[in-house]
Amino acid sequence: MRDLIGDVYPNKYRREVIQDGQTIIPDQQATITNVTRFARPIKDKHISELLEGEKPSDEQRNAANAELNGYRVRVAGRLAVPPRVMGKAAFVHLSDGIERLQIYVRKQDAKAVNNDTGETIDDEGAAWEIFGLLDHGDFIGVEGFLFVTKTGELSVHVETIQFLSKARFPMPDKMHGISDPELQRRYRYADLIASSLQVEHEGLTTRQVFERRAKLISGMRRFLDDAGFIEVETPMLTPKATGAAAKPFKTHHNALDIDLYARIAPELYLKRLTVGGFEKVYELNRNFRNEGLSQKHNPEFTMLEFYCAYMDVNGMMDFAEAMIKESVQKATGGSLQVKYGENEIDFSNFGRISMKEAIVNNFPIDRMKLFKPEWLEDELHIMALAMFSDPQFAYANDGLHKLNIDGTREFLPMSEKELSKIPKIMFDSLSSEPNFFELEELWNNSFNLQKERYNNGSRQPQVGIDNQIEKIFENIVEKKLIQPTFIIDYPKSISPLSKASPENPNIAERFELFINGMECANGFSELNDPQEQYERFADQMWSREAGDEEAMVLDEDYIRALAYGMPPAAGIGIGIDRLVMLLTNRHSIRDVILFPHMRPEKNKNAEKTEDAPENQTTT
RNA sequence: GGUCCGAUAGCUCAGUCGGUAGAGCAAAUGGCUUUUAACCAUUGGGUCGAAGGUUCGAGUCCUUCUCGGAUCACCA
Repeated sequence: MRDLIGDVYPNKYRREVIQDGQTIIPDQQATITNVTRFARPIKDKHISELLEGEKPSDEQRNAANAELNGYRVRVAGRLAVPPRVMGKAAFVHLSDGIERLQIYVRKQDAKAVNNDTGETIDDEGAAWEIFGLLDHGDFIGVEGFLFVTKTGELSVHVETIQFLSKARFPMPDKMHGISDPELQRRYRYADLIASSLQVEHEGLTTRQVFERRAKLISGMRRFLDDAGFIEVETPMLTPKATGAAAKPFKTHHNALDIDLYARIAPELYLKRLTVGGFEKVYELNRNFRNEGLSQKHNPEFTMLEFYCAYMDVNGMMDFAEAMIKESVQKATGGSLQVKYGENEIDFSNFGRISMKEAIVNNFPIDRMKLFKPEWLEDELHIMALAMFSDPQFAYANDGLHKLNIDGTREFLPMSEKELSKIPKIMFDSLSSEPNFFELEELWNNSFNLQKERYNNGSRQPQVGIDNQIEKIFENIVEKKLIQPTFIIDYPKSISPLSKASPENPNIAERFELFINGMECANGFSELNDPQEQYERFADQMWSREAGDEEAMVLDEDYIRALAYGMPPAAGIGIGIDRLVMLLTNRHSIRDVILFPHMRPEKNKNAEKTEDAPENQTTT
C-alpha cells in the first residue's frame, strides 16, 4: 500500500461541506454526526417516512438527489463494518464514534490520494486497489457528493478516497461486540470501538454510559457555578488521611523525607476555605481508599463535595435535591424516572425520615409483634436489637444456616476453617438445629444475653450504643430504601465533623441520601466550634486506641483554622460513580469507571522463561 | 479471605459416555456496478487459561495455581 499512497499514517485531513464552491460547514464541524444531521432533513423533505423494507419511489429519489447532489462533502471516519464489495462497486459505513454514514464507491468514479504529495493519483484503478486493501476498523477520508440510494439511505458518492490510519488488530464481532466483562474493562478502547460500531444493542452502549456520566457531571458543575460556587483543587497527597473514616494509601516524598497519604476526603481542606472567605466552594475529584473492591467500591472514586456558608442541614437537603434533580435531567435528556434492574427509580420526590423512624417503619412487625418504638431509647434493648437484627447463624456440617430478621433463611456453604472464624457470640443463643428456631425465641435469647452483660456491669459507652443503632438501621432498613430518601437525625458520636442538634445533644444535624439501597450522599451542618471539634477528635482517638482502625485522625491545623472563625455552614459529599450507576442501569462500579483497577494480566512469556512450575507461591 | 460458576480460533459460542478440534462472524483468494448482519465458492486459522496426576487414550475426570464473574464476610 505504501507504494501506492506513501505514508500510511498521514498527519492531517481536512473535512468540510461545500455548496456552490462555498464552504458551508468547516473542518472542525464537519464530523459525520454533523453532516448526517445536516443532510437528513433534506432527504426527509422529499422522502416521507418509509416502512421497514419499503423503498422510495423513483420520483421521490430523483427529487431528493436533485437537491442533495449539490452538496460536496469531505468526511472522515472509521470503517464501521467490513466493506461490502460487489464487483466494481462497494458500500461501507464510516463512523465517528457516534453516528455512521454510508459511502458508495464505484470503481470508475473514484480516485486515490497520495499521502506524501497530497495529489490525486493518475492511475485509474489505484483507488479501487486501495479500497480492496481496507479492513474493518481502518480510518479513511472521502470526498464526494450526497445522494440517496435505492433503499432510501443517505450516502456519499465517493470521488476521492484517502487512507488515514490502519487498524492492525481485527475489530470485535460486529453484532455482539465484546461481552466478556474482563475484556471490556481491561481493553476499554476495544470495548468503546465495539460499542460504537455495534449494529444492535440493548440499553445504553458503553459509550453512552460515559456520555451520560459526562452530562451528569457537567450538569452539576453548571448548577453550582450558576449558584455562585467556586471550584477549587485541594491536595491529593496529604500529610494526614483525615476527613473520613477509611484506610488510606501511603506513599513517601523523597525530597521532604515525609510520608504522605492519598486523600480519603477533601472535607477538611474545603472547610479551611470557608474559614478563608470562600462562602460557596466545591471540589469534584477523586478520593482514594485502601479497602476491598466490590460492585460498589473502587479504590479510587469520584466525589463531589461542596460547602455553603449560612446554610444549615435542611437548606442543604433542599439545595442538593434541586441540584440532583436538575443534573439527572441533564444526564437522561429530561426524564426524572430511570429503570434500575427490576426497580423504577423516581427522582422527582425525595423522602425525608429520621433514622429511628425508618427503623420503626421498616421493622417486620408481623414477625415481631412485641417490638416497641421506645426500645430505641433504651440501651439494653438497643444492644439486644442490634444483635437480633444481625442475621443469626446456626451450624451445619457443610456451612451456615442464616436466619434473617424478616424470617427468610439462607444457606452459606463454608469450609470448617471459615466456620471457625465466625465470632462465637453468634452461636451463644443458637443450637445446631436451625429449623427449630423462631424469631421470638431468637429475640429472647438476644435480650437475655445482653441483659446478663448489662448486669455484669460491662455497659457500653455512648459511641457503642450509637454504632448499634446504625447497625440496626443497616440490617433492617438500608436495602429497602429504593426511592431517593434522606435519612436524618444521625447519632452524634458517629458524626465527628457534624453539629449537634439544638434539641437533642445526642443527635447530629446530619443526613445521608439512600437510593436503591446505596448510600449516595452524606451531608450535615458543619461543626465550627474549635473547642468542641477538638473534643470530638479526642473521642475518635480514644476509639482508635481501643482498636477502631477507621476512627478519624486528629488534624491540629484544622483546629487552628477553626479558631480563626468559620461561618455557620452546611456541606455534602455526593458519590458520583454510584449516581452514574443508577442513571445507566449498571450494577458494577467498574462499568461506570473507564479504567477500573484490575489485577495485572499475567505475562505468559515471562512465566515460561523464568520460574519453574514447582515453585510454591507466596502471598 | 470463604463458597459457587466461568476461561475452547481475533470476536460470539457449541463440543454428548473419556476416543480425529467445530459453527457463525472476522481474515485470505475468486465472482458479482445500489448493498446494508449483502450474497456465492474456496482457503488458512487452536499448547482447549497454566502446571501436575489418573488412563492405552483427557477440551472432557482429579489436584494445585492464575485471571474473571456472582455471592457472603470485611469495608462507607
